[in-house]
Amino acid sequence: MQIKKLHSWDISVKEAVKLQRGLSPKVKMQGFNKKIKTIAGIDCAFRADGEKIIACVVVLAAENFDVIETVYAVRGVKFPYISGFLSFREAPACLAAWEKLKTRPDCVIVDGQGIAHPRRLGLACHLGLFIDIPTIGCAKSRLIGDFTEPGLAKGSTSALINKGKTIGSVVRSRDNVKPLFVSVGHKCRLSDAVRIVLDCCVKYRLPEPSRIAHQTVTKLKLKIEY
DNA sequence: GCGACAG
DNA sequence: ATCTTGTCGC
Repeated sequence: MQIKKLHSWDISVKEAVKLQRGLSPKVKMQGFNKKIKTIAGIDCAFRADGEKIIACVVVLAAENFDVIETVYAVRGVKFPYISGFLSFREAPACLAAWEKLKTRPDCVIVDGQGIAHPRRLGLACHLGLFIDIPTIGCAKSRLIGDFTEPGLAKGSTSALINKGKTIGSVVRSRDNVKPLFVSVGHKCRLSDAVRIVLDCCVKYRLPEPSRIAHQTVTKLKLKIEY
């Protein structure tokens, strides 16, 4: 798939902050028109020495979660892990894999935050702006925001609040499991994001696209010639 | 200064 | 993210 090259990834942390502030206003919030037929998942893994990162994109049929397409890309790690700057570490590899994709999914579930970020530009938002397709941030833990523990039954939710605003939703994806932190990425609205994530959580805590992507990238990490 | 901190 | 077996609980 085609991607928009909004800027270089070879930058400093200080420049990254400026980019996040400049890109944040470009994130759009909107609902879906037609029914979702295909959903993609993206995840990354690192080589044991931490020098290489491998990103994988899987496209699933929303109806039965069958895998329609799988692509991946390997890149050298050129940015350290710093809370709040995850996209500058993982996005380059994710986009490289995305460019190999032939199928254009209706939306993408990203392993990380969307607007539930200090400068409202988490990995899901950043990737969304580049691929220009609806993205959903679905993180396994919290970055920022206050919330009350949601009910223990699947489907229970509670608002994730920051500076008086709802920036996401804390979602119980299965009975008695740690909740997921869902937030809007790009070209999506929170209510739709939560519904889509819950619809994809059929048997496990993580939604199928994310789970399959993680499972696939973990296997690739072992069987690849670096 | 102290504590928090996606993957 | 990554290093890692068995084990407790629904």
